[in-house]
Amino acid sequence: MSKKTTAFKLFLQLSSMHTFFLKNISEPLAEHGIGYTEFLILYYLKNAQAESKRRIDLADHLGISVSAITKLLMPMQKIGLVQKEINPVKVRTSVVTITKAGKKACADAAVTIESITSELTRSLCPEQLNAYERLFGDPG
Amino acid sequence: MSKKTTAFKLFLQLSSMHTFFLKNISEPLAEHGIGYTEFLILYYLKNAQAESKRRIDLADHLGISVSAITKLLMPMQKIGLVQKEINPVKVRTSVVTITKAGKKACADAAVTIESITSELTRSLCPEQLNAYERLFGDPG
DNA sequence: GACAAATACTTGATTAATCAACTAATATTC
DNA sequence: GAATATTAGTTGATTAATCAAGTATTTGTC
Repeated sequence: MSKKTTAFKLFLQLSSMHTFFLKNISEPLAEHGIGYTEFLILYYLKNAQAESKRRIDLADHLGISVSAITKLLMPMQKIGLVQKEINPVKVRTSVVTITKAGKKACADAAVTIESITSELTRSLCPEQLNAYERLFGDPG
Repeated sequence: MSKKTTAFKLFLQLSSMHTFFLKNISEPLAEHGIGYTEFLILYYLKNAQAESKRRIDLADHLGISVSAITKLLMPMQKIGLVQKEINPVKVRTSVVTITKAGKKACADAAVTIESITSELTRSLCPEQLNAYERLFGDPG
Protein backbone atom coordinates (compact mmCIF):
# COMPACT_ATOMS: atom_id res chain seq x y z
CA MET A 1 0.00 0.00 0.00
CA SER A 2 2.24 2.75 -1.26
CA LYS A 3 1.47 6.36 -0.53
CA LYS A 4 0.54 8.41 -3.55
CA THR A 5 3.53 10.63 -4.18
CA THR A 6 2.85 13.08 -6.93
CA ALA A 7 5.24 13.42 -9.86
CA PHE A 8 5.31 17.04 -8.88
CA LYS A 9 6.67 16.33 -5.41
CA LEU A 10 9.22 13.92 -6.80
CA PHE A 11 10.42 16.67 -9.09
CA LEU A 12 10.67 19.15 -6.25
CA GLN A 13 13.03 16.75 -4.52
CA LEU A 14 15.03 16.19 -7.67
CA SER A 15 15.25 19.91 -8.19
CA SER A 16 16.33 20.56 -4.64
CA MET A 17 19.01 17.89 -4.76
CA HIS A 18 20.29 19.28 -8.04
CA THR A 19 20.49 22.79 -6.64
CA PHE A 20 22.32 21.55 -3.59
CA PHE A 21 24.87 19.52 -5.52
CA LEU A 22 25.47 22.31 -8.02
CA LYS A 23 26.00 24.81 -5.25
CA ASN A 24 28.71 22.64 -3.78
CA ILE A 25 30.38 22.03 -7.12
CA SER A 26 30.49 25.60 -8.39
CA GLU A 27 33.09 27.09 -6.10
CA PRO A 28 35.74 24.37 -6.37
CA LEU A 29 35.17 24.33 -10.12
CA ALA A 30 35.81 28.06 -10.30
CA GLU A 31 39.32 27.35 -9.07
CA HIS A 32 39.91 25.53 -12.33
CA GLY A 33 38.82 28.70 -14.09
CA ILE A 34 35.61 27.26 -15.52
CA GLY A 35 31.94 27.11 -14.63
CA TYR A 36 29.75 24.01 -14.68
CA THR A 37 28.33 24.73 -18.12
CA GLU A 38 31.80 25.29 -19.51
CA PHE A 39 32.82 21.98 -18.02
CA LEU A 40 29.89 20.32 -19.74
CA ILE A 41 31.01 21.78 -23.05
CA LEU A 42 34.54 20.47 -22.64
CA TYR A 43 33.28 17.10 -21.49
CA TYR A 44 31.01 16.84 -24.49
CA LEU A 45 33.68 17.91 -26.97
CA LYS A 46 36.14 15.41 -25.59
CA ASN A 47 33.90 12.51 -26.52
CA ALA A 48 31.90 13.85 -29.45
CA GLN A 49 32.23 12.80 -33.06
CA ALA A 50 33.69 15.40 -35.40
CA GLU A 51 30.37 15.88 -37.20
CA SER A 52 28.57 16.65 -33.92
CA LYS A 53 30.76 19.51 -32.85
CA ARG A 54 28.85 22.39 -34.36
CA ARG A 55 27.51 25.02 -31.99
CA ILE A 56 24.02 23.85 -32.67
CA ASP A 57 24.94 20.34 -31.56
CA LEU A 58 26.40 21.60 -28.30
CA ALA A 59 23.28 23.64 -27.63
CA ASP A 60 21.09 20.69 -28.42
CA HIS A 61 23.00 18.31 -26.24
CA LEU A 62 23.29 20.63 -23.25
CA GLY A 63 19.75 21.97 -23.51
CA ILE A 64 20.82 25.60 -23.72
CA SER A 65 20.46 28.16 -26.48
CA VAL A 66 22.84 28.52 -29.42
CA SER A 67 23.55 32.09 -28.44
CA ALA A 68 24.57 30.97 -24.97
CA ILE A 69 27.02 28.61 -26.64
CA THR A 70 28.42 31.39 -28.80
CA LYS A 71 28.94 33.56 -25.75
CA LEU A 72 30.46 30.82 -23.63
CA LEU A 73 32.87 29.74 -26.34
CA MET A 74 34.37 33.19 -26.90
CA PRO A 75 36.33 33.41 -23.63
CA MET A 76 37.02 29.67 -23.73
CA GLN A 77 38.68 30.14 -27.09
CA LYS A 78 40.57 33.17 -25.85
CA ILE A 79 42.14 31.25 -22.98
CA GLY A 80 42.88 28.33 -25.27
CA LEU A 81 40.50 25.65 -24.07
CA VAL A 82 38.80 25.24 -27.44
CA GLN A 83 39.46 26.08 -31.08
CA LYS A 84 37.23 27.17 -33.86
CA GLU A 85 37.93 25.10 -36.95
CA ILE A 86 36.67 26.61 -40.13
CA ASN A 87 35.72 24.10 -42.75
CA PRO A 88 36.66 25.57 -46.17
CA VAL A 89 33.92 23.55 -47.87
CA LYS A 90 31.06 24.39 -45.50
CA VAL A 91 32.02 27.83 -44.35
CA ARG A 92 28.83 28.38 -42.39
CA THR A 93 29.33 25.55 -39.96
CA SER A 94 32.33 26.27 -37.81
CA VAL A 95 33.17 23.21 -35.82
CA VAL A 96 34.53 23.49 -32.30
CA THR A 97 37.34 21.29 -31.07
CA ILE A 98 38.87 20.88 -27.66
CA THR A 99 42.57 21.71 -27.26
CA LYS A 100 45.14 19.86 -25.23
CA ALA A 101 44.80 22.49 -22.49
CA GLY A 102 41.04 22.02 -22.66
CA LYS A 103 41.36 18.28 -22.18
CA LYS A 104 43.61 18.86 -19.20
CA ALA A 105 41.21 21.35 -17.64
CA CYS A 106 38.32 18.96 -18.24
CA ALA A 107 40.12 16.01 -16.67
CA ASP A 108 41.16 18.05 -13.64
CA ALA A 109 37.65 19.40 -13.20
CA ALA A 110 36.21 15.91 -13.52
CA VAL A 111 38.38 14.72 -10.64
CA THR A 112 37.16 17.62 -8.51
CA ILE A 113 33.53 16.97 -9.38
CA GLU A 114 33.88 13.24 -8.77
CA SER A 115 35.31 13.90 -5.35
CA ILE A 116 32.59 16.34 -4.36
CA THR A 117 29.66 14.39 -5.76
CA SER A 118 30.87 11.17 -4.22
CA GLU A 119 31.21 12.95 -0.89
CA LEU A 120 27.68 14.33 -1.18
CA THR A 121 26.31 11.02 -2.37
CA ARG A 122 27.66 9.43 0.77
CA SER A 123 25.01 11.24 2.78
CA LEU A 124 22.31 9.18 1.09
CA CYS A 125 21.08 6.16 2.95
CA PRO A 126 21.93 2.79 1.34
CA GLU A 127 18.40 2.41 0.07
CA GLN A 128 18.52 5.80 -1.61
CA LEU A 129 21.99 5.22 -2.97
CA ASN A 130 20.80 2.06 -4.60
CA ALA A 131 17.82 3.86 -6.08
CA TYR A 132 20.08 6.65 -7.32
CA GLU A 133 22.25 4.07 -9.09
CA ARG A 134 19.26 2.41 -10.63
CA LEU A 135 17.71 5.62 -11.80
CA PHE A 136 20.75 7.20 -13.36
CA GLY A 137 23.43 4.55 -13.63
CA ASP A 138 24.38 2.76 -16.83
CA PRO A 139 21.88 -0.02 -17.40
CA GLY A 140 23.13 -3.61 -17.51
CA MET B 1 29.07 -7.80 -11.03
CA SER B 2 28.01 -4.20 -11.18
CA LYS B 3 29.83 -1.73 -13.39
CA LYS B 4 31.59 1.04 -11.52
CA THR B 5 29.48 4.10 -12.15
CA THR B 6 31.12 7.20 -10.81
CA ALA B 7 29.21 9.60 -8.59
CA PHE B 8 30.20 12.16 -11.16
CA LYS B 9 28.40 10.36 -13.98
CA LEU B 10 25.36 9.84 -11.81
CA PHE B 11 25.27 13.55 -11.20
CA LEU B 12 25.59 14.33 -14.92
CA GLN B 13 22.47 12.28 -15.47
CA LEU B 14 20.64 13.95 -12.60
CA SER B 15 21.64 17.32 -13.94
CA SER B 16 20.55 16.50 -17.44
CA MET B 17 17.17 15.20 -16.28
CA HIS B 18 16.68 18.29 -14.17
CA THR B 19 17.48 20.60 -17.08
CA PHE B 20 15.11 18.70 -19.32
CA PHE B 21 12.22 18.75 -16.85
CA LEU B 22 12.73 22.41 -16.04
CA LYS B 23 12.80 23.34 -19.70
CA ASN B 24 9.43 21.70 -20.17
CA ILE B 25 7.94 23.32 -17.12
CA SER B 26 9.05 26.89 -17.70
CA GLU B 27 6.89 27.83 -20.62
CA PRO B 28 3.54 26.57 -19.29
CA LEU B 29 4.37 28.14 -15.96
CA ALA B 30 4.98 31.49 -17.63
CA GLU B 31 1.32 31.43 -18.65
CA HIS B 32 0.45 31.65 -14.97
CA GLY B 33 2.63 34.75 -14.86
CA ILE B 34 5.32 33.25 -12.66
CA GLY B 35 8.67 31.54 -13.06
CA TYR B 36 9.77 28.33 -11.38
CA THR B 37 11.61 30.09 -8.56
CA GLU B 38 8.63 32.31 -7.90
CA PHE B 39 6.49 29.22 -7.73
CA LEU B 40 8.87 27.74 -5.18
CA ILE B 41 8.54 30.87 -3.07
CA LEU B 42 4.75 30.69 -3.12
CA TYR B 43 4.78 26.97 -2.43
CA TYR B 44 7.08 27.46 0.52
CA LEU B 45 5.11 30.36 1.97
CA LYS B 46 1.88 28.42 1.71
CA ASN B 47 3.14 25.78 4.10
CA ALA B 48 5.67 27.63 6.22
CA GLN B 49 5.31 28.58 9.86
CA ALA B 50 4.97 32.29 10.56
CA GLU B 51 8.39 32.47 12.18
CA SER B 52 10.07 31.00 9.09
CA LYS B 53 8.83 33.55 6.61
CA ARG B 54 11.67 36.02 6.73
CA ARG B 55 13.60 36.63 3.52
CA ILE B 56 16.57 34.86 4.97
CA ASP B 57 14.47 31.76 5.58
CA LEU B 58 13.25 31.72 2.00
CA ALA B 59 16.80 32.10 0.70
CA ASP B 60 18.00 29.35 2.97
CA HIS B 61 15.28 26.97 2.03
CA LEU B 62 15.49 27.55 -1.72
CA GLY B 63 19.26 27.65 -1.84
CA ILE B 64 19.44 31.06 -3.45
CA SER B 65 20.82 34.37 -2.20
CA VAL B 66 18.90 36.78 0.01
CA SER B 67 19.31 39.50 -2.57
CA ALA B 68 17.71 37.28 -5.18
CA ILE B 69 14.76 36.90 -2.80
CA THR B 70 14.50 40.65 -2.33
CA LYS B 71 14.46 41.18 -6.07
CA LEU B 72 11.99 38.40 -6.77
CA LEU B 73 9.57 39.55 -4.09
CA MET B 74 9.28 43.11 -5.36
CA PRO B 75 7.24 42.37 -8.50
CA MET B 76 5.40 39.57 -6.71
CA GLN B 77 4.26 42.06 -4.12
CA LYS B 78 3.34 44.57 -6.80
CA ILE B 79 1.01 42.12 -8.53
CA GLY B 80 -0.42 41.04 -5.20
CA LEU B 81 0.86 37.51 -4.80
CA VAL B 82 2.61 38.23 -1.52
CA GLN B 83 2.52 40.85 1.20
CA LYS B 84 5.21 42.36 3.32
CA GLU B 85 4.11 42.35 6.94
CA ILE B 86 5.98 44.74 9.11
CA ASN B 87 6.27 43.63 12.68
CA PRO B 88 6.12 46.76 14.85
CA VAL B 89 8.22 45.08 17.53
CA LYS B 90 10.96 43.72 15.30
CA VAL B 91 11.09 46.28 12.54
CA ARG B 92 14.12 44.81 10.84
CA THR B 93 12.60 41.44 10.08
CA SER B 94 9.85 41.96 7.59
CA VAL B 95 7.95 38.75 7.27
CA VAL B 96 6.47 37.75 3.94
CA THR B 97 3.03 36.24 3.66
CA ILE B 98 1.18 34.78 0.72
CA THR B 99 -2.08 36.42 -0.32
CA LYS B 100 -5.26 34.75 -1.45
CA ALA B 101 -4.32 35.53 -5.06
CA GLY B 102 -0.89 34.05 -4.39
CA LYS B 103 -2.43 30.84 -3.08
CA LYS B 104 -4.62 30.60 -6.13
CA ALA B 105 -1.66 31.15 -8.49
CA CYS B 106 0.34 28.58 -6.59
CA ALA B 107 -2.41 25.97 -6.72
CA ASP B 108 -2.98 26.54 -10.42
CA ALA B 109 0.71 26.33 -11.15
CA ALA B 110 1.01 23.15 -9.10
CA VAL B 111 -1.65 21.51 -11.24
CA THR B 112 0.25 22.48 -14.37
CA ILE B 113 3.54 21.21 -12.99
CA GLU B 114 1.99 17.98 -11.80
CA SER B 115 0.54 17.35 -15.23
CA ILE B 116 3.83 18.02 -17.02
CA THR B 117 6.09 16.15 -14.64
CA SER B 118 3.78 13.17 -14.55
CA GLU B 119 3.77 13.16 -18.34
CA LEU B 120 7.57 13.31 -18.45
CA THR B 121 7.90 10.72 -15.72
CA ARG B 122 5.86 8.36 -17.82
CA SER B 123 8.79 8.06 -20.22
CA LEU B 124 10.82 6.32 -17.53
CA CYS B 125 10.88 2.55 -17.63
CA PRO B 126 9.14 0.81 -14.69
CA GLU B 127 12.49 -0.01 -13.12
CA GLN B 128 13.57 3.62 -13.25
CA LEU B 129 10.22 4.87 -12.06
CA ASN B 130 10.50 2.67 -9.03
CA ALA B 131 14.01 3.94 -8.34
CA TYR B 132 12.84 7.51 -8.78
CA GLU B 133 10.13 6.93 -6.18
CA ARG B 134 12.55 5.37 -3.78
CA LEU B 135 15.12 8.07 -4.16
CA PHE B 136 12.87 11.06 -3.84
CA GLY B 137 9.54 9.89 -2.55
CA ASP B 138 8.32 10.19 1.02
CA PRO B 139 9.88 7.43 3.02
CA GLY B 140 7.66 4.87 4.75
C1' DG C 1 23.52 53.15 28.58
C1' DA C 2 27.15 53.92 25.02
C1' DC C 3 30.03 51.30 21.78
C1' DA C 4 30.92 47.19 19.29
C1' DA C 5 29.36 43.16 16.93
C1' DA C 6 26.07 40.65 14.62
C1' DT C 7 21.92 40.26 11.86
C1' DA C 8 18.35 41.35 8.12
C1' DC C 9 17.83 43.42 4.36
C1' DT C 10 18.64 46.52 0.07
C1' DT C 11 21.16 48.39 -3.73
C1' DG C 12 24.54 48.56 -7.58
C1' DA C 13 27.60 46.21 -10.59
C1' DT C 14 28.47 42.05 -12.88
C1' DT C 15 27.57 37.37 -15.03
C1' DA C 16 25.11 33.72 -17.43
C1' DA C 17 21.35 32.80 -19.49
C1' DT C 18 17.17 34.04 -22.74
C1' DC C 19 14.80 35.72 -26.93
C1' DA C 20 14.34 38.43 -31.06
C1' DA C 21 16.41 40.32 -34.86
C1' DC C 22 19.92 40.08 -37.91
C1' DT C 23 23.67 38.26 -41.34
C1' DA C 24 25.56 34.92 -44.09
C1' DA C 25 25.68 30.50 -46.26
C1' DT C 26 23.39 26.67 -48.28
C1' DA C 27 19.40 24.13 -50.39
C1' DT C 28 15.17 24.11 -52.97
C1' DT C 29 12.07 25.23 -56.52
C1' DC C 30 10.29 27.30 -60.54
C1' DG D 1 20.14 30.06 -62.64
C1' DA D 2 17.42 33.56 -59.99
C1' DA D 3 14.29 33.88 -56.27
C1' DT D 4 12.92 31.84 -52.04
C1' DA D 5 13.33 29.18 -47.93
C1' DT D 6 16.01 27.06 -44.59
C1' DT D 7 19.92 26.69 -41.63
C1' DA D 8 24.04 28.25 -38.65
C1' DG D 9 25.72 31.54 -36.12
C1' DT D 10 26.21 36.35 -34.02
C1' DT D 11 24.73 40.49 -31.73
C1' DG D 12 21.87 43.54 -28.71
C1' DA D 13 18.46 44.03 -25.21
C1' DT D 14 16.53 41.95 -21.32
C1' DT D 15 16.07 38.81 -17.17
C1' DA D 16 17.45 36.16 -13.16
C1' DA D 17 20.86 35.18 -10.61
C1' DT D 18 25.48 36.42 -7.99
C1' DC D 19 28.60 39.02 -4.93
C1' DA D 20 30.22 43.05 -2.52
C1' DA D 21 29.16 47.04 -0.22
C1' DG D 22 26.09 49.75 2.38
C1' DT D 23 22.13 50.75 5.75
C1' DA D 24 19.44 49.97 9.57
C1' DT D 25 18.10 47.37 13.45
C1' DT D 26 19.04 44.38 17.22
C1' DT D 27 22.06 42.19 20.64
C1' DG D 28 25.96 41.91 23.69
C1' DT D 29 29.49 43.88 26.66
C1' DC D 30 31.90 46.92 29.59
